[in-house]
Amino acid sequence: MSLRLHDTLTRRLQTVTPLEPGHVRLYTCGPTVWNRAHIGNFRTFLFEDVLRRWLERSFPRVTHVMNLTDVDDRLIHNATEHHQRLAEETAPWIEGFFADLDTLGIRRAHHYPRATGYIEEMVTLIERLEAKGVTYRSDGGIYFRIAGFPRYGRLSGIPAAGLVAGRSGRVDADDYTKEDARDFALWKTVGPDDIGWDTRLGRGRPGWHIECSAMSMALLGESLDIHCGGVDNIFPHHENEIAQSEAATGKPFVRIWCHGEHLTMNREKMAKRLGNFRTLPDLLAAGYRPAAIRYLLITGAHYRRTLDWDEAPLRAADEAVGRLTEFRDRVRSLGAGSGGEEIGARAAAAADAFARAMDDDLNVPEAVGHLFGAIRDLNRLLDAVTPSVAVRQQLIALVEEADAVLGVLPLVDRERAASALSPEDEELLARRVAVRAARDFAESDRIRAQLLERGIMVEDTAQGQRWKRA
RNA sequence: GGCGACGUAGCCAAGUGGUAAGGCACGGGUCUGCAAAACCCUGACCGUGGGUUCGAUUCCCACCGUCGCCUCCA
Repeated sequence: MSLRLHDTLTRRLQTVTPLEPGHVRLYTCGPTVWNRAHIGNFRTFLFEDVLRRWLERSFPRVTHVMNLTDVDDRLIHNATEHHQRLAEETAPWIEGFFADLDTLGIRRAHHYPRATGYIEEMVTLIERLEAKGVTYRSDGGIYFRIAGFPRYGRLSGIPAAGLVAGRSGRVDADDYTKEDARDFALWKTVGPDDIGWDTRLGRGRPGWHIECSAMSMALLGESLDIHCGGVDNIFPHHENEIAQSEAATGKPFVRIWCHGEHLTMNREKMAKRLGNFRTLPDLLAAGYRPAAIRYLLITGAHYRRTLDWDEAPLRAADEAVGRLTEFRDRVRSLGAGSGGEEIGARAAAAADAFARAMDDDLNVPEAVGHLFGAIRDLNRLLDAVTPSVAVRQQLIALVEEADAVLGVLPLVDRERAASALSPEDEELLARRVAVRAARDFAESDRIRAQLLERGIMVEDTAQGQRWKRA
């Protein structure tokens, strides 16, 4: 089996074969730290987390880089407004971003380069481009000349003729002087009192696109294996990255481009400007569980399909996580029996099907379909047979392999660990055990209702009473 | 206007040229003192109209509907 991913550039599935055998170099576009990221942003970061996890299962080594854009117009505006330095303006948002990553169980990238830490690399890259003659200077700064890069537009498929400036209504009125509407800024000149850097290019600050080229080259080399982002980055961001990177190096910049579709709300793209967004702290305050949020964002739809954020699917996700958790717990608590080879075979088949779906362009919805189909069968089989320890190990392996990608069980366990019982709860649970021993079911039910009001759900099993958070 | 995507049961959602995975919800059962968990049973002919084909939900065309990108938004 081998992993195939949909490549935006060629519009077909490409087998992942790292440039350096056994070592995948992955670059994913990170957030602009001017605000709290919303869950639409995290849908993309979660898709990338799933990709990262599956790559690590498939290859000996993965190096993952995610940039933090800590300089842009909004940030400069806000910092100026707040009379702060840029670093002071971005610090709380960076902190919030990492907190949210942890809440969602997103594995840390190996490097989180910040644009402001790579000014020298950007300057050097711009100088290389100037030497190649694909730039020009105007009063506003230094621009990349699209006309100097014939392959421009291949990634987005937007024909040059179709690029009508202002069609989207998003061109700034005070845009800098450019020869062609499609040209983009590499370096923007700023005044002596504005936030900026004094460099060989003069006082100024970098354009947006150049940071990703400079930082990915610095950390991953001039050609890298996989570059990801949201679909809204295809044009112009990634198109421009290709142009400036390849114009400078003469080498292919990226082998496979992967883009995650949007999360929508009320069927429209979740966006700060539209006001239809949710942040993780909002959702946690409303009582939603990180595991359910992660599960929905990952499995709710294939990563190249839009997913609409809604309450009902979120509740469904929470239930599905519960089902998976119940199964995991059941398997763990299985005693040592004998035989049950068909159980082991069923589990192995499911693990196999799961892996095949993942290899097929990360088809997570299909993969979990195989997982849950197996869980039903296995629950039934386990009602009749307590299998051998070896078979139990296969069941555990199925859950672990699936959750190595889904990553929800650690979130469930974290929540459990954090929600220790209060002394009052302990007391009620103990009393319930006692009255049940005396077969006083009326009192037992009364205590159960009381506990439920306190958010604790008790259930009686053959092994005795157990509880969980409602 | 240009480029592109999507429209599958109440909701979410995979998928295939030969009569549709999975999750949630609903209803009926088994088990249980009751409940929970688990299991069993029950539901769609895949937006509309054409075409290609022995056969299409899956390929092609048109239409309707929804959405995304078209300069700094994941």
